[in-house]
Order: sequence, then structure tokens, then C-alpha cells
Amino acid sequence: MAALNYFEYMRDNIVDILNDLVVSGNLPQSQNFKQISVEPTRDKAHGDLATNAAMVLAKPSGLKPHDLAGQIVAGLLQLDCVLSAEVAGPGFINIILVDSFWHARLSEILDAGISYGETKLDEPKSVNVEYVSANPTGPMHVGHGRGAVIGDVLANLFSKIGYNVTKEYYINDAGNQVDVLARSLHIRYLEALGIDVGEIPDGLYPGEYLIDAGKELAKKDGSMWQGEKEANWLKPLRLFAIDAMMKLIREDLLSLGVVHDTFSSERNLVESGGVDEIMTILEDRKLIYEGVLSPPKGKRLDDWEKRPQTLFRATLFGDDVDRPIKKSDGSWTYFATDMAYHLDKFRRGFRVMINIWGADHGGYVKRMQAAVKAITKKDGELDVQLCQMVNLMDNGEPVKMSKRAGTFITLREVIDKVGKDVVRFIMLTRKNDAQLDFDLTKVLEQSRDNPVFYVQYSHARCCSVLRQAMEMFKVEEISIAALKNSNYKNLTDPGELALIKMMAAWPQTLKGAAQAHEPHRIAYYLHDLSASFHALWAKGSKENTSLRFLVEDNPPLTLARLAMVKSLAMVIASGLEVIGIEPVQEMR
RNA sequence: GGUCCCGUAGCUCAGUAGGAUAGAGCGAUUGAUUCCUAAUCAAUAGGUCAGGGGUUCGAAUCCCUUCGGGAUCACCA
Repeated sequence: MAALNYFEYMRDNIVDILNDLVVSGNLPQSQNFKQISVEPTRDKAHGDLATNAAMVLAKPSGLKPHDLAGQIVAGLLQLDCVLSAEVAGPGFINIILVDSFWHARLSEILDAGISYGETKLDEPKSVNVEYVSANPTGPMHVGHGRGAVIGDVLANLFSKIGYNVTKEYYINDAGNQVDVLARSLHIRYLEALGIDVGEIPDGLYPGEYLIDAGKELAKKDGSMWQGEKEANWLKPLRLFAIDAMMKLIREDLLSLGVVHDTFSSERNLVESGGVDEIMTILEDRKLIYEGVLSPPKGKRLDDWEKRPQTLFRATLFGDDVDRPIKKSDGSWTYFATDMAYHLDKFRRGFRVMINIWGADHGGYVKRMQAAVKAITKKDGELDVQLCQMVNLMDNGEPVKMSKRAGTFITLREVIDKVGKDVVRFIMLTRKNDAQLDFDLTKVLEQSRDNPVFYVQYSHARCCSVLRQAMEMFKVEEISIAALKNSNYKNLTDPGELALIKMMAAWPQTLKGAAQAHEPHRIAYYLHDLSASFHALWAKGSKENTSLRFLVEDNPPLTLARLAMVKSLAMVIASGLEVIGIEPVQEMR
């Protein structure tokens, strides 16, 4: 049984009412209902839900908003689930649903458990989320970690709403950087053989992470590359280095709980002729030409030279200038291989592609979207989510990092210090295009301003109540099946209903976050849900023991509240599952 | 100079693709612990949504413009 999305449910009801009005001649035919929305009221005094239906349809139908609203209200009042409906303001219809409607959600949640809110699609769509794709030239840093979490959670969101999702990593193993990597490894290799290599030359990677790789290579191959020409060792060392770095990166990802379904290699794509193929296709469509770009407008003219280049007509697809696809040495630019890569994705059946990039690649978005339009003949769509920098802090002070001074803090070090769950949650506490301060001290504090703790604590409190309940009831009396049969009519406190309503909004929250590509909404939702629970908890004070969850002289009331508490634990667990975090049972 | 992102309470930020009287947390002030974990909660104070114009029933949200901050700008990925 699929859980009810009450926004969609009420919208469907309203559309039915409108269709009836059309049939009865009270509303002109062929109205466009697309603009109609059903939303939570901002001010709860206005009711549970509001719809703009009358305002949206008033003008095209030639009716006064209030007259049309009155007719819709009449229809709404016929529904069993509607307690009240009234016209307000410029033509809003405010709706209050009966308590029993909300109580019924608890049964749904208890039935569904952690899968509450999931949707199954009859014909599942496919979506490809490509994220991390860090160059295989070293361990991951904290910024990569943010992209990893955002991509991973976004992919989880799509799974939850019924899509077939592929989590993909694109290995940039074909450009200059991996040659540099190979040369850097060569130095470390010589070092491992006991040769004094001195300082690592400028332009090579000085990172210590290559020392181990150098030792391994020396162990495997002995001294066979010593004294050889670069042309002889470059390729095998490159392969060795990339393997070593990808192993490192996969370990980093695993420690963050991120596992990709597919790793695509840029080099494979080039060597298998994928780029040649896309170029032939584009040439046939006259989208490639030899030309000279005009210099960028502005002051940066110092080293500009007029140079004929092989260009892609990106301007035909919304980009600002045409883009080069070949370097002067004849090899493909990154853009060229990226076009081939996205064609490959499209051919694998992904009409919807989402890429997570660092904000420093923002200037690249337009051209890639232009390219996708061109190669898929506008059949595919690419959305790029940019994630901004993470500022690592320690107790309010920025952490100074320098690769040269060796004070660079890797993602792995942060995970080891604060734990993967904390990292995953904190990465979602800002929308992805805003900079994020990550304070290594504060995220471990057990206080209200640590959102991870705050949410986990609410789950732990649920568990605590359920543990305590064992003293009042036998185990079978508070099984899920038994709780489902409790008398929900006992749940009448505004705080209780507010909490249940928020739980009932989970399916819509999930869907909205997925469709808007905004995983951070889940973290905010969980925080709000927890706040609602903590507030209710505090109501059961010494003066008002009747609002405690466990009321010893009233077992039926207590069982209903246990059903609510159990449901809440399930919704929180469901939300944490999307984020990729284990809920905790207790915190002591 | 071009392009993109951003500008919301003293601070850090939300604002559910245009909805009603703009919301949280921190900080400040004042309260609540014989109680299921007070690691929490409640209340008060705090705003020209950077400024100006426009679009419409209605704008923090969309368009134009000015100011301010950031990213990026042909053969790096």
C-alpha cells in the first residue's frame, strides 16, 4: 500500500470538484488546471492546507475569485476528510482536515516502517547522477566530500521516489595531469630504490601519498625502470599510479559510505574511438568548423594570440561562444571527450543526467548543456548542481591549510575525527550553492546548535520512551500490530496533531527534494520534525503529567501515544536512511 | 570588461519553482529540572528581504537597472 501524499490527494479531490463544476455548467470548459497548487498554510491559524485554485481560474473563466471559491468550498465540504473549508484573503481556500484523517497516517507509517514515503512507478524512469569524479591524482579533500554527499543523497532521493538510479564516477585518466602523476610517481620510485632525489621538482605532485605507491612499484618491478627513458616507463607507471590513486579514492569514498555503481574511464572512451565517433557525427551535422575566436572582451589581452582552432558551434545551443575541441598538439580537449562521454551516457538510456561539480567549474556548465542539447538532439537533459567551498573551522577559527607546508587536511582525516554520519549530515546543512563552514569542534558538541545531535537525540528519546513502556506493557501489547489497533482518538493535543501532520508531509518532502534536486531539504525537514517532538516532550512536565507519553493510569491513551512515538522513530529513520546515516537508539 | 552564483534579524542561514501578517538556530533578556535523558523546552526583543523601477489579483522569489561580495573567463581537467 503506497503511503498517501496528502497534498496530491487533496489536489486530486479539488480537480474532481472542478470537473464536476464543468459538467454542471458552472465553469467554462477546457480550463488549464496546471497552475493549481495545494500547499501547507504558512500560518497554521489558517488551517492545514490552502489552495489557489479559485484565484488561478478566476480570470480565464471570467468568474470572480470569491464566487468560484464558494463553489469549490461547497464541494470540499462534501468530503469526509474535510472538517472545514473557507474562502480567505484574495481568494484562497483554507482547509482543515478532520483529526481521523491524520490519525490514519499513523497506521500507514506503522505499516510501511522505514520505507514510508517511498513511491513505486509503473514505468520507472532512469536517472544518472555523476558525482565526485575527482582526478585520480591524490586523496580526496573535504570539498570533494561535499560533492560526494550531495550526489549520493540526491541519488538516494531518486531511488526513494521510484527511479532507476545509477551512481556514476567519471575517471579523468587521460589528460596531462595523469602524466604529471606518473612522473611524480617515478621520483618516489627512485626514492624507494634508495636514490637521493632531493626536493620534488616544481610542477610535480609533492604529496606523501605517492611514497607508498613508489615503494610498491619498486617491490613489484625492482629496478627495471631505473635509468630508462621516460618514453619507456611513462605508460606503465601512469597505469600503476592511476590504479593506486583510484584505490585510495575508493577507500576514502567507502569510509564516507559512498559506493558508485559505475566507474567510467575517459581513457577508455578515447582509445575505443568514442571521441572520433562523436566528432564525425557533429561534422556531418555541420556543427564543427575551423575558425578563430575573438579575444575575450575586457582587459586580459596580454598573451592573446590569434590562432585557428577546431571549434564546436556551441552558440547554436545557447552558449556564449563556440568552444575549442582540439589542442594545438592535436589531442582532444577535455570538452571533446566530455561530449563523447555524455553521448555514451545518453545511449545507455539516461535521458535525465545530473552532474555534481565544484563551483569553480561553473563557467563550464553552459557549454556542457549546449553540448548535451546538440548530441541528444534536445532529447536529453543535463542538470548541473554546483557545490560551493567548504571552509574547515576549528572552534570558530579557520583551519589554515597548505599543501606545501604539509598541513593539508584530507577528507579521511575529518571522517576519522568526527565520523561519517556527522560529515554526511553537516554537508547537507546548507544548500549546495552556498559556502559551508564545517567546524570540527562544534559538530561534536552535544547541544542544540549541532543539528546532527539534535536529530539523533529525538530518535533516541523515542527509543527511550519505547523502552520505558516495557514496564507498563507486555512485549506483545506494544508490537507494531498492536499499536496499529490503539485508539488514535486519544491523540487530540495540538502538539500531537502538529507532529503527526509533519510526519504526514514526509512523502511530499521526499518528492519535492528529489524533483528540485535539493537534498539539503531533508536535513532541514528532520531538524523541524525533531523540534516538534522535543517541544511535545517538554509539555509533559511535572505540572502536566497528562501530556507525558507514558500515563500509567491510562493505558489506552498511552498506547496511542506509543503508536505516535513509534511512527516518529520510523519517519526519522527513513529520513536518515536517505542521508545515509544510522539512527541511534540511545545517547549517554 | 563578459558570464554565472550570492546579498533576508547583531551573527550563521531557511523560505517547499509567484501566495496571506517573511521563519529557524546562535547571541541577548526572562522563565521551566522531585518528570519518559533539561544534551531539552517556553516566552520576549530583533527586518525598508542591498537600493530603484517593471510584470499581476499577489514578488524575498520572475524581468530590467544601480551598488556590494564571490567564482570563472581560448590549446587545465
